[in-house]
Amino acid sequence: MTDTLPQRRSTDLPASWNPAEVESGLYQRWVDRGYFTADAGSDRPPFCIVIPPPNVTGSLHIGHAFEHSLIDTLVRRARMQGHETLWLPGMDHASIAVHALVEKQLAAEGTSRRELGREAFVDRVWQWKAEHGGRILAQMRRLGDSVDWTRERFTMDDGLSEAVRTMFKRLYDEGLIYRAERLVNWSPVLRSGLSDAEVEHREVEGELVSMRYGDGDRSIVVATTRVETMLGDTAVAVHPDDERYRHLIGTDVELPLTGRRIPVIADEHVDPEFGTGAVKVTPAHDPNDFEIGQRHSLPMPTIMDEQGRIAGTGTEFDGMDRFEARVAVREALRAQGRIVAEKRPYLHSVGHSERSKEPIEPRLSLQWFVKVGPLAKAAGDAVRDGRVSVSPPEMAKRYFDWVDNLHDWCISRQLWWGHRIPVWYGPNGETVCVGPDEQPPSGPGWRQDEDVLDTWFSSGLWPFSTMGWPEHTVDLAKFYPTSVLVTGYDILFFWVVRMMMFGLHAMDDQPPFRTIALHGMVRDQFGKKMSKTVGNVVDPLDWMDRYGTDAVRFTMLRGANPGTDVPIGEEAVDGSRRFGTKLWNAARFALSNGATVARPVPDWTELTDADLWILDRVDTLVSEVDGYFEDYEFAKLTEALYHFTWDEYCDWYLELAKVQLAEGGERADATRAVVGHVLDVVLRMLHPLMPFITEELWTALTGGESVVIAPWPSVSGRSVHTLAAQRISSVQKLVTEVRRFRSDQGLNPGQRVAAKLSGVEGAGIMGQLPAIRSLVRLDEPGDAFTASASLEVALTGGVVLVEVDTSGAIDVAAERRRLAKDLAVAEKELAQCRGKLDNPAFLGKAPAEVIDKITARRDTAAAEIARITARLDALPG
RNA sequence: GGGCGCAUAGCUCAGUGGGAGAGCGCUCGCCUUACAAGCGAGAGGUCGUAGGUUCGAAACCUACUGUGCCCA
Repeated sequence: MTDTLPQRRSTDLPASWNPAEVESGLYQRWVDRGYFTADAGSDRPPFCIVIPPPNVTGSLHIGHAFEHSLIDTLVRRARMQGHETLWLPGMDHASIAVHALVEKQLAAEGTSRRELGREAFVDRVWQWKAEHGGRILAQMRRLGDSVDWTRERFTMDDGLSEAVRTMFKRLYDEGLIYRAERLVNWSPVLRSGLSDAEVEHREVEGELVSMRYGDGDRSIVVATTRVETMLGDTAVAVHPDDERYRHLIGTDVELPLTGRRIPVIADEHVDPEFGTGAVKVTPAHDPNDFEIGQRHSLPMPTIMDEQGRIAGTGTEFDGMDRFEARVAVREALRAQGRIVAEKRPYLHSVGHSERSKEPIEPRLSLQWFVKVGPLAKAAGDAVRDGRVSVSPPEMAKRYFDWVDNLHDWCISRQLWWGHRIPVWYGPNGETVCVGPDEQPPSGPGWRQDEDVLDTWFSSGLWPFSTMGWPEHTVDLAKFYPTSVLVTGYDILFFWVVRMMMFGLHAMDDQPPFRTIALHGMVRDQFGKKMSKTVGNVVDPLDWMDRYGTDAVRFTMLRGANPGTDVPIGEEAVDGSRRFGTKLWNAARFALSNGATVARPVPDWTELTDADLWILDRVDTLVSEVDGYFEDYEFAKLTEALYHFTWDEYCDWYLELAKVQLAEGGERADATRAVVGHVLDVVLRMLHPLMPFITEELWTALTGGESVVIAPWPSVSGRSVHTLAAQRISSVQKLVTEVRRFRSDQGLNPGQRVAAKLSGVEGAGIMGQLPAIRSLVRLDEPGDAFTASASLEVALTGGVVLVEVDTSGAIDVAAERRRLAKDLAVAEKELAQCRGKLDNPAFLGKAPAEVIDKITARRDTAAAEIARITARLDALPG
């Protein structure tokens, strides 16, 4: 254990907070002291979050900064609450992304993965990872993530790979993994199948071409957006009840360009209202057509190769790219006079590969699938029966919509980087699935399946594979199920559902987490989606350099309403930095005035109204913040801390405390204890949000080892001192009114003015008179005092009259304006209250306490009107 | 095409039956002994439109308009 940084003492607290100078040192100290390392053998109650594993190719973007700010805040608070806390870090291997990256490098070197061969390619990837992978891990340190680095995991590590093979074998043996020839989403760029989740639908401007098959009265018109697929047509389908085509059903028509004849068939699923009511059927290249083909046992010729080029049709189009062929086929048909209509542009939705962006080409191919039925049912039920809760609760609907309509999951990818499918094929057609402890069959003719598994397969095991599953480890016993999963709603389908299915299945029906807390996406300051093309993407590291990590984290949290998107702009980060500065200065003030936690807060009887008030407010704050934490209301808890610190502690309590400190003696000592206590609580509560500045200030204030391991504040249990609160409220009103008056009269804030105050005793705030005089710079009246102006302030206990000697003329017009404005407000209030109280229906039906409240408001308003009117009448001129 | 949201101050958003709020921006005045990265005082809103429920609607219901997202 090495401490490179000396503990700061209050005397050498710098005049301003310079995040860059201290952040990395503080972080390293935390790591070195083992604060983030979880002990599975401890008796403390567990709290565990597994990181949504960032992609090994990735670096920290604003979305990570956001998500990690939320998670780290939860984790740090749990640690302070005394939980045995584990935030488990790691990365996934991102099969497709890595392929794209490394293959691009290879292309630049004039080679390719196929030229290199499988083994050399995989070696090359590991080499790339060693040199460039995982940049994000260092960036997470800068963000202050309190992850347990001793437990860092990677989905391609041995342990996690064993978990993958174990799960595969288990599902295979149970019949929940199968191999079949199906129409899958095919990416011609990646030359691989994809799952439904990796396809995004986009509106594109294409063309709708109608063409005539057959001739004369035995012809039929069909329409398509993909003309080239006609080369693979094996039927034309019409609705069985469609009178227009009844005579053609059972006959066949000539398929142009191919010399083939194809049948006209009847199928219930054809919509007679759409287009001509007749559809071409290309079973090997369209999902709907595939189903028709299955129902009618149609041939399913594949007419494209894996790169999307026409192949095997025996026509002149073989070898053409699908888009090239689309034009060529259309023109060939036109030359034959078969084009009867064209709509261009024709707006329609086309599936695109989410990763490589090109249009998906549905392709018939032999793939591995997970049969999701029973798994998805269990995943849905775990939420339905409340074993897993969703935050915000409205999002559960989205979860059900997806999980209850899940199709079988295509898990094989025609790629090399990833977990290779543990299935061997024998020379005589044998298929053997090999478990992690078994020897694969050897001998001539045996070969392993070429494909790797979808990255999400291994990510689906993440909450338990990272803890050593399939072994029965102490980590699993202690930390599974994990406490909460914090992730974006956009990843609900990809990842969350998969973890739920696998977790329940592998872990004896124990879900992988108790709560799913979903957050939104970070947007720019105008609420627009960040995108490279728009150019509104921001780099969180840049902001961290310029404003400090705490400011970035605080900004993220401040915007984080559950499940909703978060607009973030630079002004907001600057605002957070200013909050940090405010906190810093408040602490400097406190420390330079001897604030301390060494001395306990004195008994009630020795405290002032101001002390009692702020202590009550702290209690309220603690319970509010705790409540917000329970509901993942980060924005609300952040806002509560911000307002307490700035508007109550700094603006009011510290100003009142100045007078108490000036008094000296016991009063000053008691004040030092209260100032110190409140600051201590605030720093501890802010620590999960702003770990660095709070560490610096808290250690200076308390001399303690680290706020990281300080206890989370709890409510005092004292009963609320309502009288003190009411009196401080009166003080605030009086001070504010005098300030208004001074501002109206053009008196500078610093200018001291002699004043005589009457009625203070009646208002019950005699004890705060010195503070009041200090806050509004009112001196005691001297011998030569002559009141040149006065104002009245109506408080709970009575009206206070403030007479001031401005040693000159007063601005009567300004005074009149102010009174007129106050009068208007009171009159409006009176009218509103009377309107209700004059309504018999209101009196008859509204609850008594509401009626009482309105009545009191009416009386107050009426009294104010009388008072203000009298003052206006008394004004000169 | 199906589903789910959202519409409140100039901007970005809280508020979900009983006195319209915050941050930033804006105006005025201040280097007032922690803080000008600050302090004090202000201006600014028929709460998208139209109906309905209710003693009472920014909030609940219906329709419409605009807008965003998810799914096909």
